[in-house]
Amino acid sequence: MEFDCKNTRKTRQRQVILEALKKTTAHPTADELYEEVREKMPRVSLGTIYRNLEILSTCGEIIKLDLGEGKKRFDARMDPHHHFRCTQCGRIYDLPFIPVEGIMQEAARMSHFKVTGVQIGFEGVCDTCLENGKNTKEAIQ
Amino acid sequence: MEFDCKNTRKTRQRQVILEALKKTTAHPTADELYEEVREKMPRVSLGTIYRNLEILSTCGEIIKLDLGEGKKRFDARMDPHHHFRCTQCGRIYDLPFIPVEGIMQEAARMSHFKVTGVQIGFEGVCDTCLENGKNTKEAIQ
DNA sequence: AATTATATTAGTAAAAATTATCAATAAGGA
DNA sequence: TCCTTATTGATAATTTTTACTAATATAATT
Repeated sequence: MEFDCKNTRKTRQRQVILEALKKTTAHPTADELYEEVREKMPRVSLGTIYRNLEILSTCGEIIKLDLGEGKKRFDARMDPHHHFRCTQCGRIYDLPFIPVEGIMQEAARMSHFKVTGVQIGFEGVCDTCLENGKNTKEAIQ
Repeated sequence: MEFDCKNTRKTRQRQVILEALKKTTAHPTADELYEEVREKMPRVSLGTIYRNLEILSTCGEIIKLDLGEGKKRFDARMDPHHHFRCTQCGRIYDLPFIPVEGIMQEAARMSHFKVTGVQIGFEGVCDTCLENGKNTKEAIQ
């Protein structure tokens, strides 16, 4: 039984969640979105956030990110682009798209597997932290 | 206070865990390694597995992988290479190294960030699943 | 070999992230 | 308005990982 995106309903909760995600470039976690959405809908449930994020990503309206932090992040920006995580402050930045067909073809050629996708996550130190010096460790959540 | 790899002790548990990981190419999770190690050391604790995997990866003896499954995997193969996850059977395969300096430099040039690393994870369908046809869904754990 | 310092362990509890359950509600078509 | 059922809020359960602690084992020193 596959999930059918055509039978989904346009609930107020789902709209508010999607709006909140479209309004930010911070790549929030489910919990961060929960706090954001609660300001408009104080009685919303955390389960509703998780359920809708799952539905929205399954139906191709948002992207579920895993940058190796042990939790998922979400992004409503749908044009091809990459992500950069600053190891100093933890912020996630968008990076312009770099063509990756080359390495996908190379991987397919070497493995004889059918390569359908590649996840690329950059990490390093962002310009803000570079300016502030090495000892900067802002608590971003 | 940084963790000091020079002050670590060569415990039997750590040796058995490292040996077990070196013996496989299956990229096991902490829990899978726990089951494996328990056959030699029935009284070993799951916490000991996690603690040692953390120490070993911090000290550069193994690699901690996050392929977006919601849990970490571990790899004792230390030469540069990539990973491929089959969306059909869930197995993780090693792929030969593909040079990534190019895209790292490109990312740095576009962002003006200091790019120190890039995580690349391929996904698709492995040769075994391609042969067995689309409906194959082996339960690998 | 005995002594000492402390890194490490087993066992357990706790934390964090996510998923499941279910009666009540609400979306959307008839 | 009625009806079907997707969805919700509330809560419990699950999964993965980390923290705590007294007891133990490692490795250096005497």
